[in-house]
Amino acid sequence: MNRRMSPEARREALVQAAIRVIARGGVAAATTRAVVAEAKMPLGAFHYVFTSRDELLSEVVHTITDGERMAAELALLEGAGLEATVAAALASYLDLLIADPDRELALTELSLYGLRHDPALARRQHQLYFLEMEAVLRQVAERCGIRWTEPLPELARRLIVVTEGITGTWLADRDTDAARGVLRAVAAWVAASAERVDA
Amino acid sequence: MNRRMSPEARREALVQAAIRVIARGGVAAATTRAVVAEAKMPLGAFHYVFTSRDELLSEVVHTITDGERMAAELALLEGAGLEATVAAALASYLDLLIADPDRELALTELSLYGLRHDPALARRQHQLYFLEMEAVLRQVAERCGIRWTEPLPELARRLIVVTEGITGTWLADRDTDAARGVLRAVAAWVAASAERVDA
DNA sequence: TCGCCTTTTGGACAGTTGTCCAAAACTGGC
DNA sequence: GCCAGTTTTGGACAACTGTCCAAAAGGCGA
Repeated sequence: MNRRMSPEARREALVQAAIRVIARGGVAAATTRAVVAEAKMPLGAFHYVFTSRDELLSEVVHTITDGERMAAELALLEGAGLEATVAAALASYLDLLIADPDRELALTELSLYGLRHDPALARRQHQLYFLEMEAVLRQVAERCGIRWTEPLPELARRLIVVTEGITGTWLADRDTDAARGVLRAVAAWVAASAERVDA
Repeated sequence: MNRRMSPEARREALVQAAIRVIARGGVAAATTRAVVAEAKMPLGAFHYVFTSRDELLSEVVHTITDGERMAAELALLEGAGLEATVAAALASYLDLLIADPDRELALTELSLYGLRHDPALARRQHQLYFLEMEAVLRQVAERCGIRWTEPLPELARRLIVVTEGITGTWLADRDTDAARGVLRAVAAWVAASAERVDA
């Protein structure tokens, strides 16, 4: 449409439009026509910018699994105890999930799409979550003055597993109270794998 | 095809064919033509037996979430301790997952499909998992001579959450050792919510 | 064997999809 | 204002989809 829009800006606009379309109606709904309509671009703009629909979807997958998701979604409280800090971080993730379920549903669908389309890439992107979670755990330890008594990768994996599980379960039954209950129990569980470190 | 096949048998055959097709290529691949080809039936047989593709997919969703999945996948060992019993049950589920990942991937996809197509039904079907898990936990308690010290629904939910999480994580990274590690830790966690009951 | 009724079939149809590309719109230099 | 070169567009195309239905095949009593 707008002639002054740079090619990169157009790619980005289409990717964002695709994410909105997918959130609304699933990956299947993200047809070339639906996406350009959402982005208010002419049909021709699609293959002017992307060589194929698959390329767009790959870029979408890449965009939403980009580096800082986990860290952004797990907000850390200032100056609370260990268990409260972990619980608050998980709660902040749950709040995000509740605030925009369609987005997280789209994310899950896209993750499955990636798993089918390019398993190697999906695996690589998935590794990022573990690294991010480890970083968060390191931050938590520092802030709360504790040391983890179990290998960080194992703790991180447990939290990733639980996060994925809570997401899937809540998306299915929308039982927020129950989700918060699980979340509190998990926080206590994780907090048990730490010991105070003397300053 | 075979004239002697009863209508119900034909429905069932198409449903099973659809599950295989979906496991192989996702829900999108389950076109009417692909399904009848997999079932070695003529195209016309499809709408002779189902009124629409959606009806088939609904039946598929209903079939795979049918009543005894959880119980069947969580095998209980005879005569082991509590933690070992829980660990073994989770391990038996993991073994099934590893043995047929495509099937479980298809199941996840179908669950998402159901969530979009008919959220109310999906929620109802999801409830079954909790009930089944509670039943399994009751069985475990009886066999191991213990009493759960936390509400059964909460324990069941934690296990469902973890099961879903382990499934999603393993499907993404195929790290079996790590999955077993999580599983052991979860078994210990759950086992901590029990007390011996004197006979 | 014939005729009649039910079951079964695959060709046809309208709609949608991803993709291409000839033409239109636009740009900047003269 | 005009032209050569570039960017942008939306109509066209072939492939595929779900669905329908007229015709073919099959069964069965006579």
